[in-house]
Amino acid sequence: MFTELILQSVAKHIHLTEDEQTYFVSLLHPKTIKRKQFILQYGQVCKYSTFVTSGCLRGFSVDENGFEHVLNFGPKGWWIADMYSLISGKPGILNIEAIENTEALTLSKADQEKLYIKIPQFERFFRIITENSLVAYQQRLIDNLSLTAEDRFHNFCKRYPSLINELPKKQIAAYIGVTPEFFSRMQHKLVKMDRNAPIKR
Amino acid sequence: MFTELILQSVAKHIHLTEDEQTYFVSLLHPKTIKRKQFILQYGQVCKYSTFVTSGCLRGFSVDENGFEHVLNFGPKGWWIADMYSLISGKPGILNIEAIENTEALTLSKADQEKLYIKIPQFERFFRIITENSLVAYQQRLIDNLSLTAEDRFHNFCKRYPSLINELPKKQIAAYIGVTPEFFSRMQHKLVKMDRNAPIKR
DNA sequence: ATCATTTCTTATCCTACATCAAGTGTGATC
DNA sequence: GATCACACTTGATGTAGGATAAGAAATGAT
Repeated sequence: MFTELILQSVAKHIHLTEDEQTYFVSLLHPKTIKRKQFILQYGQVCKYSTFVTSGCLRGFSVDENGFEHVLNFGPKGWWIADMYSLISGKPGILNIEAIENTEALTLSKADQEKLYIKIPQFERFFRIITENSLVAYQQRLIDNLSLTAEDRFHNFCKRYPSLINELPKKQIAAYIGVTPEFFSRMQHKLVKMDRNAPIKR
Repeated sequence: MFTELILQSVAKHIHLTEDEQTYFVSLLHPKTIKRKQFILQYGQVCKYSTFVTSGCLRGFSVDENGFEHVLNFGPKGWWIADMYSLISGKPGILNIEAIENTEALTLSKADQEKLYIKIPQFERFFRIITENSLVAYQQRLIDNLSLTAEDRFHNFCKRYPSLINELPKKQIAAYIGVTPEFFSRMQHKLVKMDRNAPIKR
């Protein structure tokens, strides 16, 4: 069943009755997103959170010079949204796009508020999710402030081992924070040093 | 009264009865922190959140080369903690130090859990606080990926106008993500360009 | 007041990364 | 199966910001 994964993920943090589960599921809307399709674009108001059940999304911003910077990937089992826009109700700056064909469940902001009222435990659930996410961003910020591109790449490999061979390299570069050109050179160097290089292809 | 500020801040997001307020306040412990004193150091487990009622704290990490990187400042009215350590219960990597003599209220993790049970609305309160914090880190990450040091400094000036003339410049540099030397050069340049330079002294 | 410590500045040289430019695959589309 | 669009590579050159060093100014301790 397509809600199995999300119920499992919820069950890790809070315990729901059958009825509560049914109510929760009733608020979710399945969504099919084709590769390269956007579910959110710069300037739009983000009206829902998205839980990925298969495939992968990416959230990124585009700077003044047209360069993309990847904020997060949303592989299977992850939530993704433009949090700034979602909580403020103002137009956001993020784009969210499918990297591959993706199946997801969406939960609108309005329904999320209803959920908080009807099943207050969800306040806890989303608090915990948000806390974990916060810690990840803090760590990434520290990494960006203190590590070289090479070390950041190693961290990326550790943190998202499943993504390394799925993702176009330029997306990894945009996550690490280097140009595709430099990323290419860096890999060349790593391959020379170590024949068990992380990326094949 | 020294709990006035924190109750105001709570009241912005949830509504408490008199009794609830009393219970909440009973869990808070006043703490006086002298300038340069640490309330948390690398390798320790963070056991409480700290709400600053006056003065200012800073959270920073120290990298392999001994350089400090400021993750956040905790001026009056802000919460600060090593979230990673606090939620995982594992030794953390952050240091938290008073930049000036500071008065604060602490809430232990154990008491925070009690609070969640006794007044579930606090799940909501901390969810919202955490969400806002998450958005700030996201934005800062984007800034670090897409802006020059100069632009990041401008953002810092906008976001923390009150801190600019309070803080040692090297701390601002460690927040922006540049060396004190480069920060100094940058300012020199800005002063030349604009006689209304943000920092005096 | 004086000495010590730390912060801030300035100058010179250096490097990790960007930019620009010109390629080579490789898969989609007609 | 030719063309187009992209992802990726490689090389030459440029630059934002780092490293090192050394002095000036501010702060703090005695």
